[in-house]
Amino acid sequence: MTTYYEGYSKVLVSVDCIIFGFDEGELKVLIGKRKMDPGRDQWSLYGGFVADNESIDDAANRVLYQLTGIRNIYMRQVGAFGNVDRDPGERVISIAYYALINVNDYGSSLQEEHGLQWMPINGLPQMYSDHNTMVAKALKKMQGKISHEPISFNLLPKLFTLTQLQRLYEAVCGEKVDKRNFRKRIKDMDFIEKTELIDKTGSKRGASLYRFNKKAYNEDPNFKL
Amino acid sequence: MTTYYEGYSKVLVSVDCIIFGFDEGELKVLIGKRKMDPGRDQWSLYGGFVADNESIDDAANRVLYQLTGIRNIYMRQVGAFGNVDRDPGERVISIAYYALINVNDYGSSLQEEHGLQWMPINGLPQMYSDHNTMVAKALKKMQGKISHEPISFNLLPKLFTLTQLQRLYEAVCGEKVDKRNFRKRIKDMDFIEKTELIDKTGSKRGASLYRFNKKAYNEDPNFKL
DNA sequence: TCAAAAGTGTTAGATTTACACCCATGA
DNA sequence: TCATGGGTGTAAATCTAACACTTTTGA
Repeated sequence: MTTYYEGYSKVLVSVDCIIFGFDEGELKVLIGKRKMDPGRDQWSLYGGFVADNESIDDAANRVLYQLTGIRNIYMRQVGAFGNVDRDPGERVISIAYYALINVNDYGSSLQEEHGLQWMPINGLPQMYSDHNTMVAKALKKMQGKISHEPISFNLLPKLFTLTQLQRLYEAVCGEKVDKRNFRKRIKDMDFIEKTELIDKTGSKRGASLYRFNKKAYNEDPNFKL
Repeated sequence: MTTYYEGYSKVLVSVDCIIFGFDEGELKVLIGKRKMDPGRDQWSLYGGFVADNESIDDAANRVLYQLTGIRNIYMRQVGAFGNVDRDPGERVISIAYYALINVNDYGSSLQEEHGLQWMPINGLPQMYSDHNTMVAKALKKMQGKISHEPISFNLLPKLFTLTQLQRLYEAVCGEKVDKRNFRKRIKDMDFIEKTELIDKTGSKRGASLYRFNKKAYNEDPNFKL
């Protein structure tokens, strides 16, 4: 095997995952205390090094699977972070990904096994390295997307009420929206289907449960990319 | 010196620059024929490996300076590209950046020295590795930005006519816009200042030259980030 | 004198925002 | 019976989009 790029130095590359969840009306991030030196016991995102035989997307998916036991998680790249001294141990260039999961899909056993906690995005502790910056950028990216693409559904159960959907939207964007206007907008989206089912847990009267129809979305001419 | 992360493999990291210019009413990209193996003589973006002592942003700036002789170029990260086999030589993870320059600021001597050419974005040849994908993503990012932030000015001379500005906007977004509506929008932006100067090169009658006032922009409450 | 680009307002339609009350139910 | 969240419509304001003619001047 020929070596083409001799003389150039190689560097450790990692992925760090910002895992968003929606719980108790708040947008939360899954973080834990770092279990290795340097920075042991500091709050940190969950991450891992990119192996020889995997793409960076694969690495992010692997890390997410290790952590959650879930495959096919909605996941997008945030960007690369490459300051020379960003990691106090050794030089590491890290590529951040954000992922959206439904907190109910995520077993507490895995959570405990990894010593992870859901922390409200407003009220994150100071974290290891540049992880706070990563979260901030991830949130911005996600905010930019949520109004254009139906990604909310990844954070909710398959069936959800309009109030839940609204609370989620408010939590992500950080601002209240008008109930009637919000529901009007949703009604125009044919891929959000009302079911016959009623959720009685959130109110005495009960609220209709809705569902996201992916097929209808993909066929909706108003929402082609 | 302690080594913290033993056992993890390191990888070559490069930056690749998508250099946008606006010329003859078209959005163009600066590309050249690759001068090393593998892929010698294939069309390619200009790039370079990230050195030990420089951040990835520094690396991108260095590459841009080598190439153009210009410092403080407007530059934004596009993202990391990390498929295992993306580079036929060896594994290389690459971070793409796009940059906006005014073609007149860019001396033809440097262009010739590096054997580079401005190529219209519609009509790029097949390029080395995943460089076409990089360009496509860069364009998308830039399109998303141009309506929200005044980045056009980086592609134009200090003084420009409204027609030039409109042509640029059209070239970036890939669609025609109405002249009167466009000028109305511009008039509402107080940081785009009309000067007393007239450009006579573009028309017999002459067109007023405008200028971007960065200070006014930063102080404009409607455009604070 | 004419070709070529500069410059300029109005109107209809669409979209967005603001806003308040009745309903159904379990406790 | 009352407290709680679910559900609904309208009108004003704003924004967007469509549209055509006059001006200036160098060739």
